Amino acid sequence: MKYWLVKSEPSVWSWDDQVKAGTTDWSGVRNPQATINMKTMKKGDRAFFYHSNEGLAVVGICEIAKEAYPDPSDKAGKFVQVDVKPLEAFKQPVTMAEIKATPGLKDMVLVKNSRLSVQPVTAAEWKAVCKMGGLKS
DNA sequence: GCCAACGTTGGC
DNA sequence: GCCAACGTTGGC
Repeated sequence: MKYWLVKSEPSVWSWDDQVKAGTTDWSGVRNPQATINMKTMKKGDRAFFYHSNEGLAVVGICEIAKEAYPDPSDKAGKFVQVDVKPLEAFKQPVTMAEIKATPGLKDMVLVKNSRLSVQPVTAAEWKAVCKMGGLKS
């Protein structure tokens, strides 16, 4: 199983929205590298749900419910989307500041390339962040 | 609100 | 196909 991190601005689409909506498509990604990452995702992979701009924290865990397929909002047909299903909310959000202050998490893509909206997360990073968020993993 | 980092666009 | 200019993202 692989681990990922997806980003959303809570003013546009928040974790609460995701929980209320249940399984939804993760559409609108228009970045080549993020697209490659989504194409690599397998059903059953896990992804952190991160709030950018406001909150600046990992707030919950999603499961990839459906592997990459064409994003209907992309007329050119170049970009893809996956389906995500909310699994579990963190007991406490893990903020960017905490991640930066934690040895071993400083190399997370979130820190290194904060603009990438769909990122890989290593197993070690996954475990550490889950623990900080109050979840077993 | 500012600005650094990154992507994209378009003239050549 | 290069690269300067511009636009966007997102942390601070």
